[in-house]
Amino acid sequence: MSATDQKTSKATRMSAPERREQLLDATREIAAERGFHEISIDAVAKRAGITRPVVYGHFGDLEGLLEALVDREGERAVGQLAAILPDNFPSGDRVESLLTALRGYLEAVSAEPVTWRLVLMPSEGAPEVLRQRIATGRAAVLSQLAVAMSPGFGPGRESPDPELTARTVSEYADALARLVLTEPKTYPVERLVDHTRWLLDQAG
Amino acid sequence: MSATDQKTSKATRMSAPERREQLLDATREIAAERGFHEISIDAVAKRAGITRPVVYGHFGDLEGLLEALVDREGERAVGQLAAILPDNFPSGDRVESLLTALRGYLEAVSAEPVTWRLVLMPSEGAPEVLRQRIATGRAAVLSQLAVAMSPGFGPGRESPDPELTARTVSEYADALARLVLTEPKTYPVERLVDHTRWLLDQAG
DNA sequence: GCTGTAACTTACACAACTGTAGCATCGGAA
DNA sequence: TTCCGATGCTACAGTTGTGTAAGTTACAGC
Repeated sequence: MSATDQKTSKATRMSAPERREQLLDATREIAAERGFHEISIDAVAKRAGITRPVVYGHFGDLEGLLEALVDREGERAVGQLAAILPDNFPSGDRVESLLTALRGYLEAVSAEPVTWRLVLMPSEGAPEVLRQRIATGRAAVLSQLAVAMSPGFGPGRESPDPELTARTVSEYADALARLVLTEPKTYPVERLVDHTRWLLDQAG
Repeated sequence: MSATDQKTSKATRMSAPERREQLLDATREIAAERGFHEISIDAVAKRAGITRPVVYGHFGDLEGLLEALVDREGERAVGQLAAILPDNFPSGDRVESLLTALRGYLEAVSAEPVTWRLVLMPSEGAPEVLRQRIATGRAAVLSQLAVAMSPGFGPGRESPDPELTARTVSEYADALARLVLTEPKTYPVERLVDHTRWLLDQAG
């Protein structure tokens, strides 16, 4: 057992839903601390302080476990995004609307780093299920962004390639989000927002 | 043996340097096709059509193998970059200099996708050695970029946060490079360069 | 043609993880 | 109080990968 394994001292008996949540928490923690490729039925069971058959009972196999995790975390992430993004664009000052959306995004990431790490830094160890879900979510955001971006920098200054513009903007936001995840001290949200404001001012 | 394993029909005897190169090639192919986390002494040996002790003889263990791979590929990548980036900035038109550097980068990535995939999409399965090397290389590029970017968009329009600007530019270039890797048909180099030119024109 | 060395193989011991079968026990409801 | 179903455990068999020791084979140089 490695030093990072934590284990409740006594195997407390739980109801099925409780145990399920606890196991998903344990799985998420392992993914956050050591990466997806370190998730195993064995590691999850040890971390939760129970034995493997319990995990098999709840999720069938590793794929089932990962799928359940992706479901739960995906729902959380999408929920946060939905509360932030919709219809922030049309109202009032264009630049400030964009910045507000960006700030909302970065603050969501900052508030739930573990959840968002799964989305923003899934990498190769991740299950196929996660990749697909992320791809779907990203496509939705992109199509929305493409519409929002279509006015470009004003009349006569529309982007000649709106699709790529949307993609670029999305990548930019994700890059900032990754900075929030990896170096929050160096790059607090306000610093990133301020810099983006300057960037937009240069073009506006 | 999985369907993707290829194996030379007869175990041809090779000189040590030849075998070494062949094993590194096999390792690189596995990383490219299935990801770093799928690399194992066993898989490499099978792919090369020989037995495991041969691999152990050359590289000691998995870490040694990965280190050797990172050495070889890293050297290739750095070599390509060095031939492209240095002192492209000061000469002539600012925007065109930047675009030339970007085009060089994207074409290098396009020409050696497997090598660059290791650098641009290393993700979590990757060995610590790779991460460190990438971090070092990136820091070098960043410091160079920070200097090059310091004039910003001209007198009186310097970036208030040059470090973050450099970082942003670097992330932008890497994002485009990833597009070249993942969707080369949709995003040919010229399309990306053209869009960047438009972006810079908006600000310039 | 011999021979010695480098290249390669077979074979074994070991470790981590998967998945399942059967048994033990807790705790709420009759 | 008793019972029974849900909860959890022990134990076992199988798989895949690691790492090494000892033996075999090809072939370059004499």
